[in-house]
Amino acid sequence: MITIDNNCFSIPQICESGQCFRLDAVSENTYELIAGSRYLKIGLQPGEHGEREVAQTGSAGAQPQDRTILYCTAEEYETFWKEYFDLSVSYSDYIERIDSRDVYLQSAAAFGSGIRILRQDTWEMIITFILSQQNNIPRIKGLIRTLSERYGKRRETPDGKVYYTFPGAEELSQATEEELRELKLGYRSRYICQTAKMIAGGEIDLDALKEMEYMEARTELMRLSGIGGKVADCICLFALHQMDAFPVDTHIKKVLELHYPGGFPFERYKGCAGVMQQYIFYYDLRYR
DNA sequence: GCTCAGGTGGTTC
DNA sequence: GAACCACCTGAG
Repeated sequence: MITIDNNCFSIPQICESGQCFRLDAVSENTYELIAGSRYLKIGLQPGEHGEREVAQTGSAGAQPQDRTILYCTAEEYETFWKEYFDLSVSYSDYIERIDSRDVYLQSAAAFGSGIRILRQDTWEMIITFILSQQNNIPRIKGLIRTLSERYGKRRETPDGKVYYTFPGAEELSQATEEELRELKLGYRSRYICQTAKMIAGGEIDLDALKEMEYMEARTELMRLSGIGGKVADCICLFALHQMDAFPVDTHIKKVLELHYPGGFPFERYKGCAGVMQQYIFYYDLRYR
């Protein structure tokens, strides 16, 4: 069991930020996360002065006094979860880089200060974000659950909880387009089929992607079926941890037109534009 | 019935 | 290279 006392770490905010679709609340202060074939139970310990903080800052989710409990061994934490949650990086340093005259971004960052850019599995993000197109978050979650139950492996946690691992490229490449359509993936079925075959066949090397520069990885990802610029950026940010990736979807597009008619200052936020994108996305989704 | 939800790919000019 | 448009599905 690991207790984390961190100002910029909020599981509820990460859950709602739309970068991870296998993180779910199971009760008010308990969450479950499946990453690849791993399972993690997470507990929240609300801070004593939480209420007052809400009133002062107007921000949602985590408060500075909140504690997060990860139900794993110290070894699992050190070798996997610490990096997964990007916990060795100070996000308050990112927030401090925000232009003090940029009231909108300041507010967005204050509102979503507990968000982190997770380091998720590349293959899992490829399939997840192909499914995300023209789709809403609850439905994306449902489709991933269905896919995992159908093609993943059944596992049990030490306390008897059953879950299913995310199916690998080999396993998914065996699925036919018709089978996937039966699971209600719609026109994305063809994309998943073709992409799974390309990756299982070695046409695209996922390990090589990790070594590439941002734009090179982005271009390489766009060779896959069903992956355009937006989805490639999501994979670059949420799997490859390319912090300059800045996925522009319909929400972000609207915000940029409204608050940054002269263009978003990407130069200023070199190395953390993706974090800013997440603050803006979450703020727009939850607050507006 | 119609529109929309975190887009992509193909066609057309 | 920008501007259409089809594409599965389910909820409001």
